[in-house]
Amino acid sequence: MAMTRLTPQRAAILEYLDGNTDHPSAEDIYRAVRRRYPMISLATVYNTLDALKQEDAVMELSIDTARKRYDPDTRPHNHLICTTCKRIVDIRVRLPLRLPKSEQSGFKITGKHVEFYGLCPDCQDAQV
Amino acid sequence: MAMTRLTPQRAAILEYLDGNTDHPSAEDIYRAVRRRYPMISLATVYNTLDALKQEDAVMELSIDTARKRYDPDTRPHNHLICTTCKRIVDIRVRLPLRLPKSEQSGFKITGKHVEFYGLCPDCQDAQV
DNA sequence: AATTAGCTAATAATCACTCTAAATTTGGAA
DNA sequence: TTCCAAATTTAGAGTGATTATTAGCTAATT
Repeated sequence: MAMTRLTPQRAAILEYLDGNTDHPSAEDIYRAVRRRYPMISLATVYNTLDALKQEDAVMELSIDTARKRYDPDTRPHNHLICTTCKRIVDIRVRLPLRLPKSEQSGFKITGKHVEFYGLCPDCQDAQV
Repeated sequence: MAMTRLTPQRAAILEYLDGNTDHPSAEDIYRAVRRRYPMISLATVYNTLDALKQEDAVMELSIDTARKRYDPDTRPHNHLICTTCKRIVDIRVRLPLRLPKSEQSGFKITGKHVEFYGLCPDCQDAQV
């Protein structure tokens, strides 16, 4: 499904995603967009996310096993994840990394992603 | 649930996992173990995986958005993933990597994981 | 105006995973 | 040994995220 029409629903979703660094789930997006556009359906959120994925305007993250998370920043970058609250934070520095040919198992490499795990400041405090 | 008893079901699951580098899903494990132990239930597979996770005898991977994958090798190591067939291969070399303090966003870092994406040999062939 | 293709909304369906409760098995105490 | 309580297994119900379906709507096209 190519994104041939920019409907008001899609515009609302795009506006919410633009510059968003929260890595929201589909449900998060649905709840946020519904505030401005109360009649929108969750199915439309999923449809729009599919369309955006196809044109590489959004990236699906497999970080959180409970639900997919979405990132409007599709440039290669890495993430820092709180193992308690599942907050995802962007890492802005480049992490130079090469996989030696001998370790590529015959794969044609197309990308990479580094995940750092830890406790975010809020969850460190709550831990006391 | 600590793994206090080694039941035949658990022994069969452990035997299947031992040395396994396929990164199977719960369903994969269920199907495999059922061949030798036909009356086993899928719930037992999930229960056993929980117990094994607790004692760090197995690691849950969030690589595949469709289903959790399990790795009996709990030593820190990284993975190579086929974006087509979702095959997961171990990377055996160390990839030295440090996140500068300035990029840690106040997190207390506890771990990291590198994922390389690509096309496995089979899927490269199939692509023609 | 009629046609058609794309889109939305509601809702049903699916699928992985978790929970529940009854039955069974186990290991240790008597 | 026999008995008991705790651990475990099982089947099946339940849950929650995601996908599929379908009728109706909208906008551009003929």
